[in-house]
Amino acid sequence: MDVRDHLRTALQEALTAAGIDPLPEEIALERPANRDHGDWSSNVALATAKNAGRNPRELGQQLCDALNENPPVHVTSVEIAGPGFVNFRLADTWLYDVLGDVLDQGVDSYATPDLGGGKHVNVEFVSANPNKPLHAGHGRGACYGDSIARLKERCGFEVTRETYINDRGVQMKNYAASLAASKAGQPIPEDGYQGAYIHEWADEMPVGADPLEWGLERGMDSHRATLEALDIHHEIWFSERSLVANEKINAALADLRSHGAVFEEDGAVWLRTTDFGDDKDRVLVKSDGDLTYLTPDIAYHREKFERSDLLFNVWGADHHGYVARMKAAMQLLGHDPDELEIAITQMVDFVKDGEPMKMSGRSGNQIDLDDIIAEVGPDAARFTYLMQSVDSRQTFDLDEVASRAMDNPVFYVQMAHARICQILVKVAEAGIERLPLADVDTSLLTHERELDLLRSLDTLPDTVRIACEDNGPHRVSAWAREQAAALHGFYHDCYVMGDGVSAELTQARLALVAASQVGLQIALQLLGVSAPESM
RNA sequence: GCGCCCGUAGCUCAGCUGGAUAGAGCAUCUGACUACGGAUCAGAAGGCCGGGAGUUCGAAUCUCUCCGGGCGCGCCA
Repeated sequence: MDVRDHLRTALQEALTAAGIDPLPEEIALERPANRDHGDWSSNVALATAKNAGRNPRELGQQLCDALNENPPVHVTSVEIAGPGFVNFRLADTWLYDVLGDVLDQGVDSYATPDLGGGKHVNVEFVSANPNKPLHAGHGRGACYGDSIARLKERCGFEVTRETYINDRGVQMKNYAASLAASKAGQPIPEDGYQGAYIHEWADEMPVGADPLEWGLERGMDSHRATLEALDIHHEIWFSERSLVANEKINAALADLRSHGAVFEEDGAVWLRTTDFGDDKDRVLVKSDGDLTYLTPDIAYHREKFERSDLLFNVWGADHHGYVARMKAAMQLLGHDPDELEIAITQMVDFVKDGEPMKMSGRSGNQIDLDDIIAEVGPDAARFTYLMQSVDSRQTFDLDEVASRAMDNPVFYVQMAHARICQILVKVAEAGIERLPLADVDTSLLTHERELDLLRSLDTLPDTVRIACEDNGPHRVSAWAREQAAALHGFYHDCYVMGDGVSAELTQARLALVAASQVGLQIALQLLGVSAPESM
């Protein structure tokens, strides 16, 4: 049982004894930033005093007295502090419980808060045009979307990873015409695509192939290979054309009409998205009879809802203006707005040799994601993309990220894992076998380095929960860095075996190291970064 | 003009539902190696949290306003 449950129960009893009624719905407990304030702290006296017409400091004192009278398990003392905080000091035994939890539950079960309850969520990300290679900015959305999917899987959701292919419309025609022109040795059309890749791909194209069909496959293959390098796999590559072929667009239009959300004006067909907060209504069918981009996309989202409880989209910053209309469209179809979540990833600036990176020659006007991966490697690329919140613009410095030194966070974290593996190897070579935890005297773990590792491990379940609720995988990378720092410190000061280390202490430290390995593996798995055994 | 995101240490960034003396990494300076990989560890220094006002016992966090930056604002995709 989580130590917090014990503390909460005890606080509830103390509140009741102090005459507080009704009891607060939630009793907040936190680990104070300042260790002088104890191991755990609650602001419950501050939060309830006002409604109860009490002085917070007095109420807090009353709670402390009651709790000291009959202290919860692990608790050595309870103190009132500041304006009315109730601070708990705990014996280190509470951390030994954490060690037991980590090792009992292991990589598959530790830090798996059930937030999804088995609900099915469709995570759509990347969704790039297949007419050119993925660019470096796509990398952020790709790594972010995949990590969101991993977080949701860990937190009890059924997840489908999906990407949408814009395989119809003007851009595809221009792309096909560009391939055909290059193949024929003619200049690329004015509104065609200029990058070197067009010529490379045209060279590969068999004579007589349909440039549109062949080019579509070629573009998708390119995307697939790039994503594969990052260990990202979409279960579904959804074709926009298939919506037309399967009458899905007409069905969506009919559905919208039946909800009274469609009207005609100036020869065009409009959707009344202003009913749900959009700043203007949107055209579905242009006066020339063509569909806008929005219409198949609505049909697509409607289709996704037929096979999912929840939708999660990852879009680039340049599409944020599109959010309101899509959410409005889904509400016009009768969906709850919370069922469609749209995350916007801000832009990334790439720096190399201290200079803003130039557009690559290969694709003309973009930096290719392939080049970034080739430059820094997939692990460093993923970790870096996920190191900060997608809400703010990112500066991706290739020199820092490519460095194989400890000033590079990804190597710092991976090195921590590799060190653990090396310790386990050395210990095994020495003929020492790790005993079951029941046979280990965990109370030998008293060094601050050891306790820090356990304190950090204790925060992993909350970190995973918050990362999932908040759609912030960067919280996991921050945790991984913290755990790695604790591990390196431990490694420096605490030897698992050798002179002056008793057999019993070796066993206790082995358990600790194994638990740390579990934590790091969980974090790295969520980030999609490998956990190497050596470096 | 309107909308979304951002503004925190020299640099890159954290900071869950408002909590106590605002954190980390890099860079800088100073220390620590006869043992599991020193590819490490420890210490120092570095801040009107963009400005102002408000709400609150308490604001980096919430509200308003101003300033600065990015991205959008089409019967393009």
